[in-house]
Amino acid sequence: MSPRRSVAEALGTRSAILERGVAIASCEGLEGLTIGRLAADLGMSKSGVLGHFGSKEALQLAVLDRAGDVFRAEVWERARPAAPGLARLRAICAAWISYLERGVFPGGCFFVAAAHEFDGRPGAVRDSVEAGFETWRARLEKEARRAVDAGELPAATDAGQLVFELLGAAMALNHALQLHRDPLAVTRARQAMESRLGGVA
Amino acid sequence: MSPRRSVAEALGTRSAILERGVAIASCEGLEGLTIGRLAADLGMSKSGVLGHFGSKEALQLAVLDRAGDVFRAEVWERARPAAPGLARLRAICAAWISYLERGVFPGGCFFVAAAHEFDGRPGAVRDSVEAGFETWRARLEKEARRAVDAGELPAATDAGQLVFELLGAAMALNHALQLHRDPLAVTRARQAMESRLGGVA
DNA sequence: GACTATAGCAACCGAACGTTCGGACGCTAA
DNA sequence: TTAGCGTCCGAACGTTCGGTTGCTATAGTC
Repeated sequence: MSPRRSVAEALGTRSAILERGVAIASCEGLEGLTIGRLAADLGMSKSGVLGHFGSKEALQLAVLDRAGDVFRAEVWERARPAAPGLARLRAICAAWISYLERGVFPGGCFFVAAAHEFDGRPGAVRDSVEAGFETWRARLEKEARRAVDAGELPAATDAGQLVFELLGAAMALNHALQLHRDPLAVTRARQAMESRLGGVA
Repeated sequence: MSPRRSVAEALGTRSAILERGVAIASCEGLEGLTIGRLAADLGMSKSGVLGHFGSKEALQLAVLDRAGDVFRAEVWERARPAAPGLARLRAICAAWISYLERGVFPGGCFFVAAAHEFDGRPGAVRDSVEAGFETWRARLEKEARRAVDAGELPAATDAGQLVFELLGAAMALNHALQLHRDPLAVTRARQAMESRLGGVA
């Protein structure tokens, strides 16, 4: 009944919390995401927010999950219509760059930030971040191997090495956009990826 | 006189604070670097620590400065004896990889971590991190241009693009070492850099 | 209409945070 | 001897943190 419920009624309270949580955490980090801030932003009490998750760590994991959904939809799902192999690999890179360029997460790539924040702190959050990255890496490598097997990339191509370099380009792009606000880096990243995916002459 | 002064007497208290501060911040982040924690580690009082800097932000800037000294000594100074141009660029890359591989900072590259922590928060710390990165980038680019001018790299080489890709490789290495503890990444990074610096055939 | 489960709020807890303050100590110069 | 200075301590400040407790209001079920 109360008018402040509009967001909750449309999305569900839990979903609204996660949505806002992702936005905050992408700027302030998963540790900088505080329950009080979240509650204030949503016009709720702290216990009202925490009641949906039980603990801050559970909230962080849920936010991480939600961010994973966003990344998957923005990068992976956009590229899925492309044919497996090189075409899809190219589509992934294009969607990846676009995802960073558009600033889908206001604070840059959520997972790179989370990785740097938690790589030195053992725990469930760290494990989840690492697993997410490994899944993404494996997905890319599988697609790269398909391209090699199909003869779309030189037979001597090391798929793991290729993915390593693509990840490097993406991270350098994220860094340049977030720290230096340098839009030129988009071209640089595109060129770096394209020269790796040039395919057979 | 008092026995607990041994560290302070050898290095100076301020220097001891910064040394410990760099170690803590490299793992916990510059915001996670707490005055209380620092004081406890050094067997000092919080006010005794803070008295040397005045505020937490000033402490963070001093720690950042100190970390810059370390990076400069570990990477730049090690490569300086090499001849300007391609030789020095190669020496820089080797020292850079070694710096990451040896874990000079226990939490990985201090500046990459600081960049991700502060890129969304305006302030003196962010400005300092950005300036540090820009100095490093410019230094690399200057060396790359020298190599091109000397004919050690193809004349068509885009120095800015080259540096972008070197930075990407270093960031991917840092990420792989810290999040995945994957020592294989050292070879990957070396290969990525080397294939960029192969020089003229 | 009574019963139960859920969602949310207000108030509160102990701990840790950055910061401030008055003062104690050891040194050096007058 | 005295004055002053830099260094550091201990105590306290107000704030914010994650989390707990007891309550109310609503919705759904019998």
